[in-house]
Amino acid sequence: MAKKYEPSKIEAKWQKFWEKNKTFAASDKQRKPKFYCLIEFPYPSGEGLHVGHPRPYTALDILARKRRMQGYNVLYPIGFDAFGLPSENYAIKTGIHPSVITKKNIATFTKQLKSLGFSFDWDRVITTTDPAYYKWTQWIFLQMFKNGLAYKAKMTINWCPSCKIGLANEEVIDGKCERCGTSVEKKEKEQWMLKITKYADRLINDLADVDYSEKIKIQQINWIGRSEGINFKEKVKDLDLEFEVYDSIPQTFLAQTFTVIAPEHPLVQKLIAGTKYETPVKEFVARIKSRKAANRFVIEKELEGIFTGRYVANPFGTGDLPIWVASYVLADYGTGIVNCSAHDERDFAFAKKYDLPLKIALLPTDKDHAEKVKSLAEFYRAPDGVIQEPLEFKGLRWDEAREPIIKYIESKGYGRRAVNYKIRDWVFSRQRYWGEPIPMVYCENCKATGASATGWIPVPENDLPVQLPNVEKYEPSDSGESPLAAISAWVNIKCPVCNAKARRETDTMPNWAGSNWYFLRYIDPKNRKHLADPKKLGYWLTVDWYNGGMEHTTLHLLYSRFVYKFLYDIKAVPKAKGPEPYAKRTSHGLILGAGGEKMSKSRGNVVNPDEVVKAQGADTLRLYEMFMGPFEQAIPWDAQGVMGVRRFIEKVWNIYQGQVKIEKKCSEALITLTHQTIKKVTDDIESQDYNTAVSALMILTNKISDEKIMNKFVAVALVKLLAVFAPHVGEELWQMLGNKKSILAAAWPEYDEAKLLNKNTNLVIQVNGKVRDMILVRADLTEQEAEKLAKQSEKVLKFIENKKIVNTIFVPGKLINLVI
RNA sequence: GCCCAGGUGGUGGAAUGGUAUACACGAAGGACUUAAAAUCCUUUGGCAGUAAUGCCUUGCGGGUUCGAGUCCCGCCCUGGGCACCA
Repeated sequence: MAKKYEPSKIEAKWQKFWEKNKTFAASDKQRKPKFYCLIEFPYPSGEGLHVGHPRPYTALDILARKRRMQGYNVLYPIGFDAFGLPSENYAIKTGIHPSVITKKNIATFTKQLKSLGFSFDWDRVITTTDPAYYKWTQWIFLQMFKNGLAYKAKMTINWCPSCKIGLANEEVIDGKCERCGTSVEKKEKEQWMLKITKYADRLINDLADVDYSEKIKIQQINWIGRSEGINFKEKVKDLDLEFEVYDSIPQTFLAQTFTVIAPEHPLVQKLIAGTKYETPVKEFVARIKSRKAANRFVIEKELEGIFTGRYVANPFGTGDLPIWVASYVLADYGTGIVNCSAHDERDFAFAKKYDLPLKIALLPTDKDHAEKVKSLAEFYRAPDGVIQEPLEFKGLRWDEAREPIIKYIESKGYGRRAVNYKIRDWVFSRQRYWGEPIPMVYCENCKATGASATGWIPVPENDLPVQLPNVEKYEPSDSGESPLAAISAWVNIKCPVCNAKARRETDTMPNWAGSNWYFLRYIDPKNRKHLADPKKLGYWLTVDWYNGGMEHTTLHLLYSRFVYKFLYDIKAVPKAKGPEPYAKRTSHGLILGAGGEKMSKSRGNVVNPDEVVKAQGADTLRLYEMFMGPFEQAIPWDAQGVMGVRRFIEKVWNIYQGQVKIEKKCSEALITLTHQTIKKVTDDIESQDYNTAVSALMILTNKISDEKIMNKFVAVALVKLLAVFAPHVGEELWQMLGNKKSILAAAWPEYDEAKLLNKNTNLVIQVNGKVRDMILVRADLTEQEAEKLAKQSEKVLKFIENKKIVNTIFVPGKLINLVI
């Protein structure tokens, strides 16, 4: 009897079934091959799930379900990255403890995620704010400290005056706070730092061994910014001072005519001490610093400098170089001091502005152009320019001259090879309440006795976790101290080493801390002795497929690779698994509002997934999000498009309600199309072409519907293929076909290579590459037969009459082209 | 400025160098209905033509090829990332 398609009924039914039967539980003891697929766990915000969330979750859910049907033991876990500012800000407003809010939000998220039928293993849920979890986040920090990778340093940080929080470089977008959009200021603060720079080379080199999309690799490589060059040794004339200057393009070194130093550089004071330059230079430095602090500094417009009165003593036998303080020099890249030449655009402009000497060591081949460059009328640097000096290398191209000149510089003793990186050590302190406490204690006595050089003592591992105490007020202070600093009973403790009075670190960790390693905890979420059991790690690692947002490429993804490499080095994860956590990384595109703009509350264009589920069902939402467009691309939401997908599901549903008969025999064309569809869907899921996979299912469905008769093979194949995209309706139809177990226990459909081709095909007849006719022929037609048929076509005849055929191109089963 | 994607109907988009516009949305017409919704059928890149049919069409300009949305060269535009890194 024909039943109506009622998504709310069947979806509730199957969600209950899966929960009761633990259909998605991953087993740690299995002979099956394992497959670990991972999505970025959500931050449980008060707004609840957004339609953007299900896009990647559905994509990997499809993969997870397919792998189960292919016989894998699949781990597809979910958790919550629950530390973070929104909960804390809400607490400030309402006085409700962040843990209370977090609990409530997680309940909402859980309900919503379950309503979408994702095949997550709900027995392995983790939450980063759980002390049993952050115990291990703190443990990792302690290991970093013990291995010299965590250190406290006073440094200029990016300070958001609104959030009252220090930000990592990665969290500053266009000089503004990533979260609230307030202009970021510079502030001097003592901060815990992690030495990610020590891993810079490995983070680049090991990319060769992982399957990440090229754009992710390139973005990480550019972010790390490895640069090779020369450190030149320099002496200051008339002063007992030496320093080095870094140059990544040393082949024009003989064009260097002056030296610039960053205003913040400590050496500046020594250069000017006691000279008539002291006062004006100090004033200059103060001015530039204050403008930089306010973040009102536009480099192109403000090339400013002042002479220090000092010179570099004749570095290359061609004379002394005046030393200037210049606004455009970075203090924290290279050595903070740079030799300048006419072949750097900024140096050129700076020299013009202050009338400094310039010299040419590279010329273009074009004569007129060369004259222009010689006369210093124009800046010049190009790989095909010709070296003029040193004379030994005159005539070499600029790019070819690099290595020989570097060797020359080394042999002369002017300098030595050096490497620099754009990436900086990672600022790991936040002056906030709702984060993992940094498990460190400061002890004056230990510093005085020399028991600790810095006075910083790690909390003993047995005392972990250092739990967040309850607070009355969550507001951070303007002084930049965390709200924790106000709780003296928590702050003031006895030193774990000497028992003297000591105080706890009151900074907390950034919200990246908990997400660095969460994928390890899923493997063994309740372990109390280790961050995860080594045997289980050995079974489940490496993560086979990790999908996430492009916006995390230089944040979470890079951080977690770094942390994993560290854990690998200290043998906290199995050596046999290698130094990379994720074998494959892909990324999804954003879902935009209907107009193509970002979805946001203020624009009022946010689509609530609950409403879509209520009106059309979870299967429709899932299928629509896969069908809407290429997975990696940002796509606007289209409510009409959702309806189209719903119509498709109903069409399939009706087919199985007796609208199409299942008989022993059906048309050969339908069998062929079914094989083609199995192949297409099988392949497209692997290449993440979900939109074309869905369209292939629609084509097959349309065909079945037209034919009115299908056989068991076709009926089973369509349900199985559909079931990974739309699991509820998939299970329901599977049951209607007489099956008792979940469709995930059934095998993924196989196609027969021999049955992919149609017996008959449309042969395209071209004349000079233009389509003139099309005839239905046997697919195995020979060239001779095809040519004969082509020449008989009336439509073709018109074009070849009285012409000589000089060539024939034949593509079997597809096309014949007559060239006249 | 540098690096990475991309530019195809009214819209989202599809196309191993081989029928451009699959699939879906929207629109128009029709059937059913007292009516509407839902559903079903037909049409739907442009121009000319009653039609058969012909010509044109994948941002622009060249090139390679029997044949180019696809490959090469030079531009233009859009999106994303980086940006005082010497």
